[in-house]
This record gives sequence, structure tokens and C-alpha cells, in this order.
Amino acid sequence: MSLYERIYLLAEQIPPGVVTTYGDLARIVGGGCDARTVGEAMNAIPKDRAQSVPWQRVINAQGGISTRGLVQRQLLEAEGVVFNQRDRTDLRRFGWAGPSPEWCAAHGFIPLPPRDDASAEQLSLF
DNA sequence: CGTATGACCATGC
DNA sequence: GGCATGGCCATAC
Repeated sequence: MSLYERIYLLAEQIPPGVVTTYGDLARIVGGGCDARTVGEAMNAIPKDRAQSVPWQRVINAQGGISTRGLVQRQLLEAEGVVFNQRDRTDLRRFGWAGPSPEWCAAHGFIPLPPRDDASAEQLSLF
């Protein structure tokens, strides 16, 4: 299984109405995978996976959209994700906690460390 | 194999 | 908060 396929398998676990970041997916994949690589993978989703990979739920660490145009934002808003006046979403509210530890263990992924209140407090976007 | 490229990110003004 | 840098790493040529 190629690296990109692992990234797609992981991205398919993101439920509707939440978002995650390139960097978080990279950390869950592990093995030196980094945020740019996840971005590359999202840019290269094969046709047969286009319907199963929720690429729109992957955004940057600032809570913003990295793609051009309005498509991604509109898809997210249709799922209930709210953006503020500076085109950012609150990752504390809409950020995905990652797959369950059981799922990670079953597929060889690394669970995302829980975000503590201290690190989550720095952004009061709303 | 070296080089360039990019849906990125942490850091330091 | 914005902006510039350097680092990161898989692909494509």
C-alpha cells in the first residue's frame, strides 16, 4: 500500500461537519510524512477515490482554506462548518479528534494526542 | 541521481 | 496579527 493510499484511507475516516489539518493527518500517518505531502496527496486524488475521500475537510493549521475558489468553503458550510469574518474556522469547535485508538492500532496509524485546554485557549476567534 | 515544485508549518521578527 | 525564512518530504522530470 502506497503512502498516498494510506493518506486516503485515513482521510476517509473524517466524519461530516468537522475538519482537520494537513499537519494533523501527517502526524497520524507517521513515518516522516509531513503536511506538504498530505497536500500533494489531496491534489492527486485518483478518480475512483474522488467520491470517497472527503478532501474538503482537510484545511491548513490556521483554520483556513488553502485551495483556490469557493468550492471547498461551500462544501464545508453545507456540512455546518462556520467561518468567521477572516475566513477562518475554529479548530477547537470543528477540529477532528482523529480516529479511535482501536482503529489506529488496527491499521498502523498513530493516534492524535489530545489537545489540552492550555493550547486550545490561545485562539479566541469568536 | 540532482533539481524543482508544492492544497504546509513553526518560528522569529 | 501579518510577513519572511528555513525546513520538511514525496513526486515528476
